[in-house]
Formats: sequence, structure tokens, C-alpha cells
Amino acid sequence: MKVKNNEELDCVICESDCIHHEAVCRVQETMPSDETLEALSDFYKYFGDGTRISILAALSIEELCVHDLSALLNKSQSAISHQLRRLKDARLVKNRREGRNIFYSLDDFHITRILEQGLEHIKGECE
Amino acid sequence: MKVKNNEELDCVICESDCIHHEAVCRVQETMPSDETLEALSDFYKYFGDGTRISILAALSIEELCVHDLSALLNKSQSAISHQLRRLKDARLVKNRREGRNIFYSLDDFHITRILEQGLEHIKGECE
DNA sequence: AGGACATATGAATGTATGTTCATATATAAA
DNA sequence: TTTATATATGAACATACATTCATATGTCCT
Repeated sequence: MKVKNNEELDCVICESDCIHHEAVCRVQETMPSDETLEALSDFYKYFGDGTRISILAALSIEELCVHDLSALLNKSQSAISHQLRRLKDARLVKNRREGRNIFYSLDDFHITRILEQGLEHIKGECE
Repeated sequence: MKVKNNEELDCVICESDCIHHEAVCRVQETMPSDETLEALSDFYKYFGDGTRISILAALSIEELCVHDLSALLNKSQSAISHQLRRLKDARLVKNRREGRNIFYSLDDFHITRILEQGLEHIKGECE
């Protein structure tokens, strides 16, 4: 994976400060934009909290109301509600009212797939 | 997705505090253990930071040394090094020395797949 | 209307963590 | 061995954010 030739590429970053000019240029041309990467890390943040991932894992099985999520996960109603708000703003979950209850469910299938992918990684530990 | 019957299930949680007893019991029986969920959220935390996801995205293309990552991502050498340490401890990346340089690369293919999955979600925005 | 239950939310607090700064370690070159 | 370069790391600092507490909103029942 070493540098193969030393021809100059137009790479603003490397002009003064890179050790392996060509490698950096290749990566720079290929990798996603800053905005995309920021959106991506923001997206993954929702999976990076114990309460939220428990909520998502539960809702991937069946829709639940706030009170039941609170009991199931042994967290305060307020804590659950705050996290549901964030998850809803980020379009990871949706909700519907039925009388006094508000039922939450996953917004699309991507979420379930990502959970599966992660679980697979955790259990396998190295392919 | 409502409760269909009211037969009693052995569910410690619900005894006193659940509104939809059966739903909570079904979810409780099906969802991953607390330890698994904690490991899962810990795993996703590594993707939930802008600097780290940029590092991972870059390394998914080609191995790079610390200095080049620092230049490419426009972050201090120290910041990059600290994050690489965390990523290495978590077995997301590995490294090899070559003279004065230490080259980092992804530890396995799961990482690349998860990045792809996330990118797909970001771009598609709803299937 | 009034009371009970379900959910939402703003403010305060505490904790986790990313970055910086200074410095240490390690390798190569002179 | 001294100097320059590359990387690592501990401590301090700053910021982000999850939870709690108090309270508000909304719905059903009588």
C-alpha cells in the first residue's frame, strides 16, 4: 500500500504538510464530503447511548407506549420522553396517539438493519 | 399491533407498572440482554464523533500514517493520536510501524460495511 | 368542570469526553 | 551523541448531553 510514483497531483492539503502526498490525495478524492461525514456521525450518535439503543431495540420488535418503555427499561418517564423526542426529531421513530397513550415505533427499516449489523459484529468479534 | 389476549405471563417488570402487559412481556423476552445492548451502544459510540468517523472513512480507502491523517482532516496531531488510541483499544483499527511512521488501517471489514450502511441511509433518507 | 392518568418540556445539574498544551518516547540522520 | 522528525500521553479545560425535578399540556372519566 505504499506510494508508487511521485508525480504531482493537485492537492491543496498536501502542498506543505504531507508526508505521503499521493496517498493523501487519493484518499481526499475518494472519501465523502465533510457535510456527509458530519451527517453520518450525527446519525450514529443516536445509537451510541444506552437508553436510546434500548428504546430502538425494543421498538424494533413491537410498538410501545411511553409508560411501557419506561417500565421495560427501568428509566424515568421523563428520561424516556426526552430521548423519544430526540429520536423523533431525527426521524428514527414515529408515533401515533390512541386515547391517552402515544405509541412509538421505528420510522423505517434502516434502523433495524443497522441494529442487526451491529449485533452481528458484537457477537462475532472478528468476522 | 395491539394486545390480543389477557392471559398472564410471567413478567417481573409488568406486575405492578405496565399498561400493556403482554406487549411488554413479548418485547422483554425477545430483545437482547442489557450487556449486549451496552456493548452495542459502546460500539456505535466510535462512529458518533466527527473526527473518528473521518478517520474511519479515510482508512477504509487506504492506510495512512498519523501525520497524514492530521493534515488530511485538519486536526492537531495530538487529537488524531488520542482518537487512534481509542479506536485501537476498541479493535476498530490496527497499526504497523515503518521507520518513523506508524500506519493505521481498519481492523476488519465490519467497519467498512457499517460505514456503507450508514452512508446509504444518509443519502436515501427514507428507503 | 374537576380529578386521574399519560406524556411533554424547560431549567438545573452532573458527568462524560474531545481538544489543547506540554512533554515524553522512539526512530532516523548528521 | 546531538538534532530533527513522528507519535504517544497525562492533565487541564471546555463543551456536549443525559438525567432529574418541577411543571405544563392533553385526554378520559365521572
